[in-house]
Amino acid sequence: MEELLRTHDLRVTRPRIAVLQAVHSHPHADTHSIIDHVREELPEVSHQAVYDVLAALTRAGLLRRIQPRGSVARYEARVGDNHHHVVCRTCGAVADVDCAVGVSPCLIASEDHGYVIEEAEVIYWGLCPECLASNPIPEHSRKDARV
Amino acid sequence: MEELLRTHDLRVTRPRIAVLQAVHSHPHADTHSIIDHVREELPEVSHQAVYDVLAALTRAGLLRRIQPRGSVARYEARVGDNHHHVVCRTCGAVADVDCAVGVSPCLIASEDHGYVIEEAEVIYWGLCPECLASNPIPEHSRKDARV
DNA sequence: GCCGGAACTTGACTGATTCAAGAAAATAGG
DNA sequence: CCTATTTTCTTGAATCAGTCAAGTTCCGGC
Repeated sequence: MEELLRTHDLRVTRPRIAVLQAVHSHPHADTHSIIDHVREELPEVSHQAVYDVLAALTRAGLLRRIQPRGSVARYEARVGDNHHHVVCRTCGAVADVDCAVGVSPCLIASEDHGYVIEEAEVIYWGLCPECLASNPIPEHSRKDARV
Repeated sequence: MEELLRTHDLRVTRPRIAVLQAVHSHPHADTHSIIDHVREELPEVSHQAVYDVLAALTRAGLLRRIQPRGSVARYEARVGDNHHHVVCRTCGAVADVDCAVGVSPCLIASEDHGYVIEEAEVIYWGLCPECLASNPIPEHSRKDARV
């Protein structure tokens, strides 16, 4: 982790190392969980420090911030491969989905309205295997799912 | 608008009509703008009423809620055609992009982890023509854009 | 080892959204 | 048309992720 920070011209501090480790070992964790995990290692870190670190590491390209609608911010350490996500409508679980194309933007917009498009972000919405098993949702009630 | 509400088994009220009109004439408006527009017509509506109405109409499928990361909730009246959005990284402007395929999910995830996928939501990130013209951003500073 | 600036701590604050209780108004039935 | 029933709206407070600001600590170059 230290190496990783140095190669990106970032100062090496305990909070940064702990945050990096937390995100690496808990992909898609939200900020609160990250704070909790970091505190297992470093009980005294302030939430503000974690917010700052997450912002700095995201800016440096070491982390990626994702935020499906209805969810708080989540972070992952898998960056640069332009992958996407599946999100469970019921429990909010997130899983990675590889991008078939690989390079950004991986999709071509049919009509770009003059926008210069750099990236296509894809979120698949559905049900995770657990929720499907525990609660076979009838067709008609799907719209009631939290959005 | 009244007709639209009745056919969806929704009670017809002034706030609902006003909200529907506001969203129809201002696609992609955020909740605050919608409240303002509604109050031009109905000066006394409470913000809570607008929140309730937006939620009810969204649940009924008359409106669609979108929320690109870093943005507050926005609503649009164009529903059911599975279209997507381009968002400007600089000013947050949103424009519609037709879906080339048309039916949900319009993309097939390469590996679904056992998820049942109902919908693919695509957000294209880039620069709108206005921001591009007023601020030709050099390649290296792109990452600093608000995310 | 010392200095300067980046990073962290503390504590207050913001702003979108939600909750809760009661008042008002919309449909169904008479 | 009139009342009952239920939904919707008003009012006002609360929540909670995230941000701001001032001061202290610590990293890394000299």
